[in-house]
Amino acid sequence: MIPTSKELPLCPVATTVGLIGNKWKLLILQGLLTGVKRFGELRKGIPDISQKVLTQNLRAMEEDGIVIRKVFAEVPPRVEYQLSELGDSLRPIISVMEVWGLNYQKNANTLEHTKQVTS
Amino acid sequence: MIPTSKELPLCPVATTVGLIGNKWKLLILQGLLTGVKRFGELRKGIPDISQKVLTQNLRAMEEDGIVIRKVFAEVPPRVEYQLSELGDSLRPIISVMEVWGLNYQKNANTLEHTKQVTS
DNA sequence: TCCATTAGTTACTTTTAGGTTCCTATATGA
DNA sequence: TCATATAGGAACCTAAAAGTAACTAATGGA
Repeated sequence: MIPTSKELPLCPVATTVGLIGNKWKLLILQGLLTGVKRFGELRKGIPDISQKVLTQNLRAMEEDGIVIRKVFAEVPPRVEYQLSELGDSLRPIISVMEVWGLNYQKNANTLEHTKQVTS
Repeated sequence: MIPTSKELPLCPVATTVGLIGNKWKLLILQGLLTGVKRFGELRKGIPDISQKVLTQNLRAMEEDGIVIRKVFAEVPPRVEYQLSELGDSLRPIISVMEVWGLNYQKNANTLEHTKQVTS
């Protein structure tokens, strides 16, 4: 789901999901919550994301007005990404996901259907 | 992303995203927040979801301990779905998405890159 | 007798997402 | 002189997700 949403579903949850209801976008969003990041920094912070997928999703998020892209006329190239005001307004979503995830991890040992992994 | 997560990433957000960072799961979760639902009801409540995809995601969520599935030995078949305690603990996530979505919709007319749609 | 009903399953096809490799520009430092 | 660094783009291919159609079981009602 890379789609830059062009239509708004009636349901508010579906609207939100349409914009960021996708693994990579949520992780990119998280990466940008701490402030301006260069492309490479962002990439390093998101395990296993390929350059192509990162670029694609960043472009879609830019189109959706969530992310601001700044290109500097330097060599080697320098491109900085940051959240727009709209993007930053998504912070509570990541925040609540983080809280939930922490709690889940804490109890995960009592759940038989998961296993801890150290990567 | 149907995968029933078998491993826990170190990052709490990634953990959460791994479980429900997917369009359909988020919408199914929303559908179940109001209580027990039969398969058909759930299907009706989620526009454009196909039977197959609904089944697949419900099964994955069941495996992840988010959803409880109850089969009644009746004809025609009757199957009820409900959130487990774990599933219900995800409520704040949908809740915050709903709030965000409502606000986004309210301001959407001032955003040039979206358009309202009535389906 | 035959149709409708429900919650699927299966097989098959199409669509979408993602992976991989190769290519580029040019200032800097070795 | 030559490798390095950065942020991609293009082409190609595979994998995963989703769509579609057909089929099922057993009962109740027309």
